[in-house]
Amino acid sequence: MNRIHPSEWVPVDGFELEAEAMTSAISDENSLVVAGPGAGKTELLAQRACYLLQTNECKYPKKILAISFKRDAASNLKERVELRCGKELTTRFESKTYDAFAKEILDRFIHSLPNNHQPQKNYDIAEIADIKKAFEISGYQYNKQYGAKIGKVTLPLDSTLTAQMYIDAWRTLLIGNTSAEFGSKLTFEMISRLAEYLIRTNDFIRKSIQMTYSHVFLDEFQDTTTIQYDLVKTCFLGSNSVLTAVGDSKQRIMLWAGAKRTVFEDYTAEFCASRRELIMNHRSAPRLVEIQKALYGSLNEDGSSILANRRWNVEDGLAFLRLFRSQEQEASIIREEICKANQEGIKLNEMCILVKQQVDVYGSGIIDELKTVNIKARNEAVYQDFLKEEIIKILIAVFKNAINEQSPEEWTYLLEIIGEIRGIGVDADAHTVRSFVSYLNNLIIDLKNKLNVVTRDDFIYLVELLMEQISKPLIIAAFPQYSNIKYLDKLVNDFANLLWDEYDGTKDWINTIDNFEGNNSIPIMTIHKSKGLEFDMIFFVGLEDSAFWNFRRQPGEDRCAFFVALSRAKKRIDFTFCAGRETRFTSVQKHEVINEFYQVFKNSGIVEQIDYTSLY
DNA sequence: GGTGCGTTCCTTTTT
DNA sequence: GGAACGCACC
Repeated sequence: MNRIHPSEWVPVDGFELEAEAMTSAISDENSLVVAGPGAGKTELLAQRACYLLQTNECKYPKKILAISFKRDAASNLKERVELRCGKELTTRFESKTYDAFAKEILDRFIHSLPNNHQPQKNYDIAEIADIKKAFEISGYQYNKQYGAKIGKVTLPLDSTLTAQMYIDAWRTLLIGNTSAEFGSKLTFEMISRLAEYLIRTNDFIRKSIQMTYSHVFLDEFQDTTTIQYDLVKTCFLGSNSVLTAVGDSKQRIMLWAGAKRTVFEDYTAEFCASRRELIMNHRSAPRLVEIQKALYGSLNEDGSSILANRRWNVEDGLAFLRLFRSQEQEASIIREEICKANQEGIKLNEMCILVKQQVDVYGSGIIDELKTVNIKARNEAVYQDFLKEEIIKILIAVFKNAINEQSPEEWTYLLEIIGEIRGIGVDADAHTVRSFVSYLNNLIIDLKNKLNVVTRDDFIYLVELLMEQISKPLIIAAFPQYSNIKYLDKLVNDFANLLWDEYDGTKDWINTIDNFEGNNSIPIMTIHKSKGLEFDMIFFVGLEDSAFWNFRRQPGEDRCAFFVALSRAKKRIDFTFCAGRETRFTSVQKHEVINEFYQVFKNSGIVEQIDYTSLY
């Protein structure tokens, strides 16, 4: 293996890291990197992974553990590292979610828990109805607030610290109740608590985790909950493992869901971490960066040093505020603007329609309007994680090969992944390889011959047959996440139905797959879903009081949400206000409560306001 | 059939 | 926050 000496390491793929980013990438101390949108936090982590692996500062066979919140983010980071330093080194880079990390620990060491804290090995993931039932079995009348409090219980269960009611419900969920035919059912919060308890009380497990991971990355650190932080602390505080946390307090939009308000301060104090700030914004055009900077004041930060990337011209960046009378008017202007931008060369999947909440309420009128000009827009929440699933990627690849034989990349991918499933390694003999290739060819030709199905049911059956041909047991063996067979079946069934929906509209398989992957459609999503993403053009629909119904109670968090929306845009952002929007609460919209956003626009001198309310 | 109280909606993640 | 529902009670 060719190792690079630390002093000779340079960022991979010609990336230029600003000074503080470079320092962080090669640091051997705990650190907190605070950086705004577009500063390249993910790239920094990817480069740091390359540095640690290529120089062997992360000494073989030790590993890097990267923890994210969403599977989407975890797999993006892994892909980035693989791209930068290759598959082989990346085997020592484990990127996973907090919940996956905790669940792995619990499942692996479940028998080390004391008997009165030990769930059944085949426990289920608890749903809200299960929590309710657990309280009832334990003899309490359920109240919705109880469910939220159950994750706050610390272990071991102790009646001097925790009310008896919660202890009883915990026990029921944990151990089950035979006479009520109620098995172990754990929430992910409980799983984290149990994992933390295991590590805290068992030196062997704690040491082995610390030995395995010499370096730990914590992504989106501003959103870390108390439970997650406790887990990290119990695992790594006082160890030799080096932690790197990256985050942005201006994008702290998860406090309502339990993010720990003081996590930056607590972490720097407890882990003696040095704090570094990045000042570049590589994403947004200069005039958009100016608007973002105008917001820093109300977010209690100083943005004076923030710089846009030099690839832009200073006059780049467009922002509009459009005022409408009716939703019909709003939809039709948005349709016009989307068509115009598309004709000017901006791809549909480089545009995004953002809402504060309720994608259907704010987006369905626009979807219908766009349909009239054959432009697709879809609720991306349905697809975001779905398309990241291994089994979905495999099925798509099989379909692509069945539709278009001359796609070498898809063929290579399929060879590799099905080869992995069927245990065909690089060292396989010629005969094995030949029969494997012929098996795969037959699979594809067979599918190709059957693609002329005419009903949904036939198509679902076809997909099920395909799953049998690939072999479900082998898929499960290769991807343990599918050992929950119900989960796998649901994914495959959803795949068949969604793909059929798409095909039913076009009757053209090439377009169907392309559309399914979202290559020709505009995603619609909430601000929360958009975090971490970027688009050439953003349409933020509904800059109205009722969309920010909680503003009075959590102004700081809603300002952050507004900032996140604004900072997704690379080239242009359009905000809309519609006086006549029908929501659950009212049909007359105002912007009194969130008027400060309108003031920022006015003061910036950059946002062009267009009033359509007097037009037909 | 009036009143008053409680609850739900509304932003998230996880195999 | 602010509308709307279910409900227990008189």
